[in-house]
Amino acid sequence: MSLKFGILGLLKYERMTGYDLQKTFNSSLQFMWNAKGSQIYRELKAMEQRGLVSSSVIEQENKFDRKVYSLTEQGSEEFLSWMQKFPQDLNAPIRDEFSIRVFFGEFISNEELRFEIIKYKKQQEESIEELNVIKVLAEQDAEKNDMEQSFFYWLLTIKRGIKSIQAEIEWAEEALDLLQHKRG
Amino acid sequence: MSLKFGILGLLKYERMTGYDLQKTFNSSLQFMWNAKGSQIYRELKAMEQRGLVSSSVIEQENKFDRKVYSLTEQGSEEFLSWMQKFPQDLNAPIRDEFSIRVFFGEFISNEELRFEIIKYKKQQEESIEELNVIKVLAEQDAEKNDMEQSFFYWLLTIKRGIKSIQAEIEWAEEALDLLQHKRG
DNA sequence: GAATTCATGTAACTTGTTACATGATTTA
DNA sequence: TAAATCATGTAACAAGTTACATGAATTC
Repeated sequence: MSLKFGILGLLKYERMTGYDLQKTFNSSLQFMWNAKGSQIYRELKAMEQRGLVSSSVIEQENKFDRKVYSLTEQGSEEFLSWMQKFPQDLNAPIRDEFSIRVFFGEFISNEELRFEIIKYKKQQEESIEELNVIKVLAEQDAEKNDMEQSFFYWLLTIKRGIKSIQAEIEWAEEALDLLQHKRG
Repeated sequence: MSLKFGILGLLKYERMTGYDLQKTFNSSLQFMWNAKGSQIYRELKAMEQRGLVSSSVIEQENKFDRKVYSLTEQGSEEFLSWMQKFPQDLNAPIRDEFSIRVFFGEFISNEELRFEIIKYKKQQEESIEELNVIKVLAEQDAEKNDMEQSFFYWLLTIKRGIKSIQAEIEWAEEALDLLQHKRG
């Protein structure tokens, strides 16, 4: 897919600036999708030309202008029809650098590999903590707003994230154990 | 990273044609890295220009020629130095379409979402079976050749693949349960 | 006063996909 | 003899990254 549908979906909740989208992708959605500003603004521009979104400049007191994007009817339709058509092959295209490096593990020393896996494991543990922060954020949002619906689905994806990271941690432990007792 | 290092690493084991690389990426390595022929041949061309690989045409009886690539000294060095430098951030750049779709789950019906998650779960189950086939393949290779070393690391990555897919299946079950008892 | 965040972009480049083209060899 | 696999590419496009540029507002 492309960033496009992520943007379309977020704008379905509320109008936002490019910067807001950027913040959303790189904080609360960071564990499933991220994007650089340069890509977001470029995409937004293309989407506006195609009539999927429209922008209006909002003047603010003591602050400078914000270019706020909202969904057009057409954009909303395109998003909804995309949601109706889940792709046949749902497997994320895997392009997993860490796996490739482990696969070529014989070209570095046992100690070096173990060091890298330990580092990896620590990072995964940090990721789980970050995800828990996001989880709290989601729960707070749910209390404040009338967003119980989105909250539920957001939580589903957070749970998925946590489960998959836990699997990584378990694997790392097993791998470290195997490497430690390996000889040759 | 780029395809480049995957190619470099495979050529470190043995000389291969573009087609061989394609087969390897899309069978035994398919769960961690894949690539289309068009990309592989393009990459190979660029790598040859940069002196990382060299090609020679091998004539065969009753078959047409094969353009076989092998690592140059320079290519080998570049690969080894890449192996020495694991990136700081080892998290794969997540761009997870399935999660995004679940996240926007409120825009389709409960039944539709459940249907998609069931489909997803089945696919993951098939993936595990495929991975088990690859596992058997790896074990056979290890017996035939003197490749115990690569076999060990290959198996490490296969185990990682299986663990992570199992986590997906568990999540799917939990999600289905939550969706079934959800109301609103 | 310095650093960070807010805010919006452009340009060049890299990586990956899709569609197309060609043609021999092997297998069902 | 039809389909699949072997084998090698080109061209155009889509998606993502890096580097750069600008400057106001806010926080330390």
